[in-house]
Amino acid sequence: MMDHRFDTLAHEFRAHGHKLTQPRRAILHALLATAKPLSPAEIQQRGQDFCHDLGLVTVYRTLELMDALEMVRAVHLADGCHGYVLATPGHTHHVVCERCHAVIEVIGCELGDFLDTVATRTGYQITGHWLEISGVCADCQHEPPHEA
Amino acid sequence: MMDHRFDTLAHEFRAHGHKLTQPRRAILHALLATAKPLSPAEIQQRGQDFCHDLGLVTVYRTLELMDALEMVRAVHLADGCHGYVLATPGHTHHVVCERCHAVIEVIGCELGDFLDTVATRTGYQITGHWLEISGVCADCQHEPPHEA
DNA sequence: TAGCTAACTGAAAAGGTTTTTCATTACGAG
DNA sequence: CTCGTAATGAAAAACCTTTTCAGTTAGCTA
Ligand SMILES: [Mn+2]
Ligand SMILES: [Mn+2]
Ligand SMILES: [Zn+2]
Ligand SMILES: [Zn+2]
Repeated sequence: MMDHRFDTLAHEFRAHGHKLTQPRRAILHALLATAKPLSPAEIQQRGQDFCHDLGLVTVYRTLELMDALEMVRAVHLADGCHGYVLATPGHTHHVVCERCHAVIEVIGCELGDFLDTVATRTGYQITGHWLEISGVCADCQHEPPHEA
Repeated sequence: MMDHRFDTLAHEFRAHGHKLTQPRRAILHALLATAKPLSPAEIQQRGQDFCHDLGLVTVYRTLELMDALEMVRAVHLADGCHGYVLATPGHTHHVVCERCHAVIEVIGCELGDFLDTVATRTGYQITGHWLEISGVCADCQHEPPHEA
């Protein structure tokens, strides 16, 4: 299976002087196989299909590293905020489906004018922001209402 | 001390059929005395100045109630996301100072156009968003760099 | 004001999650 | 292939949050 996205991400580890281990491959596979935020525990469970004895501690350590390398981004969820989705390096946002949790990354960010207003009104020098958007994905819009 | 903001908030409990207890008063005092997000543990500590044996469990329960009454809002912080600030009912955002954590609530929200763009690009029907802004407050802008 | 009762409380325990420690393993340079 | 180091899993510790339960308190009624 020569998955191009997998290879690209896998190389990020090496490119920054880190080892490309089986547990790390398993975590990549788990993250690539889904389009919704996964908790560390979920990543461990799914990752064990690829690395039988993948440990939860390793998942935490790998996510911390991937976060530093901007391969992954923490997503704040309504309950707790400790899900993770794959991310493009740099400033992006995510839209999460409130029914099935499917997530899509949004690359542009036109908040400039609004943030200028905020700066003027508050006297704060704005240095960053965290925006998460919730909605209903195309699939779920065509589903009958609340199932399960 | 007839603090008007305190009285207004205190009445919210009664207005919704809840009791106005000493622990709840203490939590209000703690939240009113500061302008930065406080964790449940911090609220307990500060609240104990007003109610000596304020329990942490009560803080959790009261925050849950206040959140339902829109008296308070959970703020997602870079590390963990379980601080709380007082909030105006309805849709608002907060700007948090990255140095001293001072927070100001921002009432307007001009994300409409951007969210329309997102809807078009993703096919999602947008139902809500969570925006947190970080910056440097006016006071900290006049401070010499990293102290502490 | 005194009495009553449901709402509320704190302590303890249970349940989760995240971090630390440490002996062992495996990546990958040489 | 060999070796040194980064990385790993298990166990334990440290935290954080929720549940349970017996006792207390707020606020209504008389
Ligand atoms: Mn943005
Ligand atoms: Mn969060
Ligand atoms: Zn969906
Ligand atoms: Zn500040």
